[in-house]
Amino acid sequence: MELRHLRYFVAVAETMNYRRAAEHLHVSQPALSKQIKDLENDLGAQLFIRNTGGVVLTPAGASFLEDARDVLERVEFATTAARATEAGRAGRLVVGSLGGVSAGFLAPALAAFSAEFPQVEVTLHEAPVSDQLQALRVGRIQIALTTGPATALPSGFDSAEVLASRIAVAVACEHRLAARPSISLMELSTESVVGVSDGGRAGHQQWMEGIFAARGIRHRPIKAVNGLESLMALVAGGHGVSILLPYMRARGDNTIVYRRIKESGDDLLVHLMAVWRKGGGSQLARNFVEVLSACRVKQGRI
Amino acid sequence: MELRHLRYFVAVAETMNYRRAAEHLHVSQPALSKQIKDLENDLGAQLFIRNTGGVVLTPAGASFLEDARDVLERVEFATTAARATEAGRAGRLVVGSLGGVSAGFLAPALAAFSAEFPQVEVTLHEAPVSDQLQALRVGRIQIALTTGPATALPSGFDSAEVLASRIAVAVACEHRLAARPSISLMELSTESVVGVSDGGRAGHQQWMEGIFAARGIRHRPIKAVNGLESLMALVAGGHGVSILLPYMRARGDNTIVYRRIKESGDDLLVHLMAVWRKGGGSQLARNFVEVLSACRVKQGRI
DNA sequence: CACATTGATAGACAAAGGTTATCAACCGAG
DNA sequence: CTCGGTTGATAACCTTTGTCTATCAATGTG
Repeated sequence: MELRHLRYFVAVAETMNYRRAAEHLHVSQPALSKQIKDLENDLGAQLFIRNTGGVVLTPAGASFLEDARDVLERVEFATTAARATEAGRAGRLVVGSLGGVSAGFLAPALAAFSAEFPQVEVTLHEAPVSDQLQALRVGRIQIALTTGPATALPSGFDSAEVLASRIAVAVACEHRLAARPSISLMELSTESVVGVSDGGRAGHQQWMEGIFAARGIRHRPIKAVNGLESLMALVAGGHGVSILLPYMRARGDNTIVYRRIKESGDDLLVHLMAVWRKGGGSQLARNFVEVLSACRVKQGRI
Repeated sequence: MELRHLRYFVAVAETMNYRRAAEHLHVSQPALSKQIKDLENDLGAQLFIRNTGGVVLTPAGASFLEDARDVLERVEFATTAARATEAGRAGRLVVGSLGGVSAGFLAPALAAFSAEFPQVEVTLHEAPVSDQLQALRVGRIQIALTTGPATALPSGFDSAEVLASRIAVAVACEHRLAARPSISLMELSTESVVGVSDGGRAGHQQWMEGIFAARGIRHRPIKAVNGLESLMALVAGGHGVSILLPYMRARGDNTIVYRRIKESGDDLLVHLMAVWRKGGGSQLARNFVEVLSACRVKQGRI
């Protein structure tokens, strides 16, 4: 049995007339006759009772008609679903991300992506860079978001820069420093500085320490909080300042402003890279990177 | 796209290897290659990523695999369903019956039929004989159960005798007449006789009147009740006797016994006929008549 | 490096679907 | 009742296409 048999059968059942059905199908009536007969032989059941003046369905034919319609409909559905998946408009995408760094930028980007591709189910998987590359290799994630220059990537991966941004000083809008267009890192030596730490050695807190250390700036001990949310709350309340990508927003928004850092240096420029397995990029993954790059433009810069 | 493409695709997806899949399908590997390629072209989506050492599914392929399996399963299901319907093991059967006459006999017969053909949905449609024949003609019912000799049927119908039984006198088991092996109709002239009447002119009550009248027997007025249930209750309670097919049982059972009628005559012999449209007999209908006939034997006679 | 394995390709062949021409059966109008 | 006009079935021919064998390039393995 082939789908052709089902298509022909449904056409005959719909017109109750071989000749008209053959016309609709753009085949000759004998061809149709033969196919229906073959179908009946294959099933071992008569589907139509032939009278001059047309045909009527047997009970077996009526039963088979329902199912045949259903099958054809499902084939149609399967086709469009496969095409949608091919085009990256449907499917599942697991994105590995670095918790703190990407969070502020990713939230609106994900929203934009979901709006454009509602049939895609995106899952976020936060993990350190090394774990992400391993996850990429075995196919547990399709896209990894990491920081740092592309040159540092092992071979076998392709990448695209999703975001390149100078980091900035985050202060409450009522803060004394908020009145200044730009701020020197030196000036933070007397400020209360807050950083995120998960207890590890490579978190936000440690990264800020490194920035100060590279310039020989002595500073007050950096207060550590356990999450970005807490940090934003502290900064928004004027209880401290921090150094962040200027995309991070507090919940209530508008209470935090970013100010340019007067110093320069590669370590003040953050590259957010989308990474995927070389040659293993699905259209879905490409669409995702596309949307991320578009968001970079829309969100603007400091 | 044909079912062949789906079958081949599923086979490849299951083995992840063209050669082994081709083996399972009993076709050559190039034939399989071509069909898969045709499928991919038809879908406009790549289904496999070919590596030496085997193939892996693309996301589109994974999506399509689920649906393809589903489609093939449904085709399988549709086939068995059509075959079951053809064989009369599944489907819908509407049986027209004469309320009073067939009720007692039909209940156990229906139970037997449902037990043997659980996938068949039987509907009972009670109506007078003339309505039943009309319903048969237009296909509203597939089988009609009527009384009387087959000769009285209009042409265009076939029939089979499902039951031929002498009617009998129904009395309560404690009734004086219950002690007798057979009873003359004459003896009922002094009894309280009960009959079913729906107000029409062709009911059970009128039929009994006719039996008495044909033999010139004067009798006390026949008490009319509006249903078989009521009649059985009255008889079981010893408040009267009646003339019935000896298949009728009261709810509680055992309290009513049937006694042979001493007189003879064609009007004491009831024929229950199954009637169907000539040539329009489905296997389902034949099975139904078959079961009914078998029940006749099992239920025995007076 | 030789060898075995993978899937893809080319050409030949046969099965099978499609076409045209024609048939018997039936219905309805004249 | 006969005569078109309809129904679906059949036969013979043609064309498409699914399949086969033989072979290839690419890749992994001893």
